[in-house]
Amino acid sequence: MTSEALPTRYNSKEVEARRYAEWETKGYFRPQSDRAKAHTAKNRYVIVIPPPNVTGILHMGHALNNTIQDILVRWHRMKGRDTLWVPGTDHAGIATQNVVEKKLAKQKKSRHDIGRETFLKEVWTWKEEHGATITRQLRRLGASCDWTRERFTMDEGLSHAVREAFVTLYERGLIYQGNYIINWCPRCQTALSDEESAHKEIQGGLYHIKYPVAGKGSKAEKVGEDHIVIATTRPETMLGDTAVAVHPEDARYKHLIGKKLILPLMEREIPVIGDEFVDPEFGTGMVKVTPAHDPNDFEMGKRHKLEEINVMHPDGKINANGRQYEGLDRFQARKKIIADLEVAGLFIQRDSHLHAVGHCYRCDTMVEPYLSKQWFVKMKPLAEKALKAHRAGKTIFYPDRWTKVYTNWLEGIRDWCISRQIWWGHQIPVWYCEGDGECKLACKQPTVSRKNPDKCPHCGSKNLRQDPDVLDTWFSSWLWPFSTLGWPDKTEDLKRFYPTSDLITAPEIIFFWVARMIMAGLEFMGEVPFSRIYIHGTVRAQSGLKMSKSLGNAIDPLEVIDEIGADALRFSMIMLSAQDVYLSREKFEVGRNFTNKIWNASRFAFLNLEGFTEGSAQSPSAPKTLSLPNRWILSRLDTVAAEIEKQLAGFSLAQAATELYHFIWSDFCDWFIELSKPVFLGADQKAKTETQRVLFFVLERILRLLHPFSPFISEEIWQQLKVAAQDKDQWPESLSLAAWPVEAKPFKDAEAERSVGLMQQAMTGIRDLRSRLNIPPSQELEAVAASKNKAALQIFESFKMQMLKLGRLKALKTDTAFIKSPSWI
RNA sequence: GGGCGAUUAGCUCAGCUGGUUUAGAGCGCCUCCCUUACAAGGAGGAUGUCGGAGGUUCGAAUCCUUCAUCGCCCACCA
Repeated sequence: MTSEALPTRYNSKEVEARRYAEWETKGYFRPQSDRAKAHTAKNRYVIVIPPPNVTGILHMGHALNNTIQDILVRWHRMKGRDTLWVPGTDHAGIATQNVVEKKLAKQKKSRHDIGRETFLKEVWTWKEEHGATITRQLRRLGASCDWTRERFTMDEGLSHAVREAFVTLYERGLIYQGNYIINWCPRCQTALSDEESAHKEIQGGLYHIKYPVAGKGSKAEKVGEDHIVIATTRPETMLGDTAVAVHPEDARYKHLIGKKLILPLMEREIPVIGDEFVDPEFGTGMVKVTPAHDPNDFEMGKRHKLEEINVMHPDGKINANGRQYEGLDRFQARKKIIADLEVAGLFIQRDSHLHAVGHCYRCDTMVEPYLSKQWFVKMKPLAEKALKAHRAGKTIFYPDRWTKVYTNWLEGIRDWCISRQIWWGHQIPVWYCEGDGECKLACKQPTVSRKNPDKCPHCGSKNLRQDPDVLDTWFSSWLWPFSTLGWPDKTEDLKRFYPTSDLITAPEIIFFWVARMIMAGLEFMGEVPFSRIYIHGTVRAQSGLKMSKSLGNAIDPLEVIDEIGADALRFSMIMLSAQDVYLSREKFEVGRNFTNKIWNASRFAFLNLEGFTEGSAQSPSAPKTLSLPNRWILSRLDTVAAEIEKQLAGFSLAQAATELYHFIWSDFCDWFIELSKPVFLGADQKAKTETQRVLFFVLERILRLLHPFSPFISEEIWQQLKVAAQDKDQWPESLSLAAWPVEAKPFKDAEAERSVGLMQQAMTGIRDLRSRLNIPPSQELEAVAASKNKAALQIFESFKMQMLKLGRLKALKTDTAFIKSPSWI
């Protein structure tokens, strides 16, 4: 082999595209049991990818998440396990619909202009054209997914699974429809689950408003009250007030219970009610009750049988129930109402008030609590199974502190609103009979079916209307660990790969996704979908804010890959990933420099391996007979390999990467390669051959250890090394298929480690003195010896004595050049 | 209002279940160096009462208590 072919800088671009295509086309990422049918692997390792949105483009969060998964997957694959990483994408209901709607808006069209069917066609077209962006980018990262098993949450099989899940839950009495207050996004015009409504602290106002007391001769009047005062943060909802509540024990107000008030502006009579919910300490101790626009008021309304008056259109504008305010946007209405109250002398004051208000997690619009008919999943029974599984030790979080976050949520779980008033998604498999045959009563019961019914099962009418709503996106992703494997069909894959092994994800989707997957797994498969959940850090910009395109603080991983390569990006990320990752461009220098270091260490190896034909992936026989540096590096290699193995097993990837980094940079490059130079320059052919053999072997092992972290460069160098191997016939086709190098009996050479440690100390001491005495390095040892510097000589003498003790120095020499010569080695 | 995390060199961070760490790395800084790989490199150096205060222990950056500052998550007090 020759070194001339290798430039001094690693060209990631050229290497990466070529290597990935080869891995994929040769099927290395398919499970071992697929590649060699006869061979049934005993152990499995299965991960399902957290499916990125089809609309997504790779961001640093993806880069971190998928690098971690890829490291684990590649590591287990090298360990010989039947390894599968299932990739795919999520149809991302609202997000995708928004993208296509925006596109339509450019043509001055809305989805309503073109109708549901045409709109859906548009979305599918968009998906065909752009949906592969993110998966292409995952390939550039090096993600070793089995692309032959790629799934999409709207593809046929998964739609089948969604139907099955919905109908099964319905049959089990766990799905119901009802009129409830839900989180409504007036911009997206759809219901949102509690998790999709993100609370934000808002500096709002607390408005104090007088409500006149009705009727003459009332008790209230006798004590001199002609009005009461309520406090509210949302005055516009007063249009729908149907009561005012006080605490039943509140001495100030309890005499008012049962009296009537006049709702200002609307001029309606409303009662004063007593309800324990009211906190006498807050505001004035009197609360306006608006059952149609506040979840608490809704509950109170139920308790007191109050009327529910909806005063808003779905877009947040006041409807006819708001009479003179009809047509005004909710915030305009607020202003107008306050102004009108002021004129009427009923407005007292506005206090500044900090409170948390829900915002749509897609478009950040302020969420409106809104009364509407929606579908829900009863979560308590599902959560109980998950909690039971947790108590049985079946779900383990890494790091452990997430366990409590998870169980707390399960313990306080609320029903899940699963219907969405959008078009893109799984349409709810419920049909209503619109026939007017003889079974009108029975037909009120909707038909819930796995297959599209062609007629009403009760009256036979063909006039059926499917529920127009679609399901929450997460209703398909919570089935992901088994729907991707073929469920509800009893497929071979499902049998082979469920339950999966680990789940790797970010903290922000523990509720959205992780908890729900566990519940679904238990409910539909009777088994947790994975046993270990690794929650990694969040990627943030240097400022501490979340990295996002809209904030303009995002670093595009693709740009980084173009510049320095996927390996460098991956390695940098992983080294930083011990906790939340705060990124800036400079942080990628570690990986870039490291990649280049490996490249050049290999150049050195190839240069000195020229003409050497005895290279082998087999460890040298009788290692104890080798020279000290050779013994030392072999010993270090096994120690480090075992350490990395241990760290990977416990998800300490940053630790593992750091370990490897230091082994390669300090031990291998700074010391081993440096110590080998005098050997290669010397005349001792035997010593030269021995060191060549060790250099070859150690480099080969390093590449294997490196492969999960930096797959491209390791494969590239390894393939070149393979050409020179005497036993190349026994080498696998690709490093992807090579065995993970942890020896059953690690080579541990305490003597070599000790003496090289001493030598390192001594040399460092000598160099330090040389530096202080301003002696040129070419004469450092001679000069130190000649300088008669007491300290220098002391270090030097102690080093020689140690060497003598170890029997490694043949004789004491008066000159100091021996360190540079191979004689001591 | 609850919960969690962070606080270590000028900057960004490691330091996993208390003792080979006399506290480490990368970047930055200073000195010297193109030596059979690598200047995106090598050799050496300076800089830290490990947020404050208590406590447990033979021994604490590491465990406990408390305070301070920052950050995150959860939460229907209008």
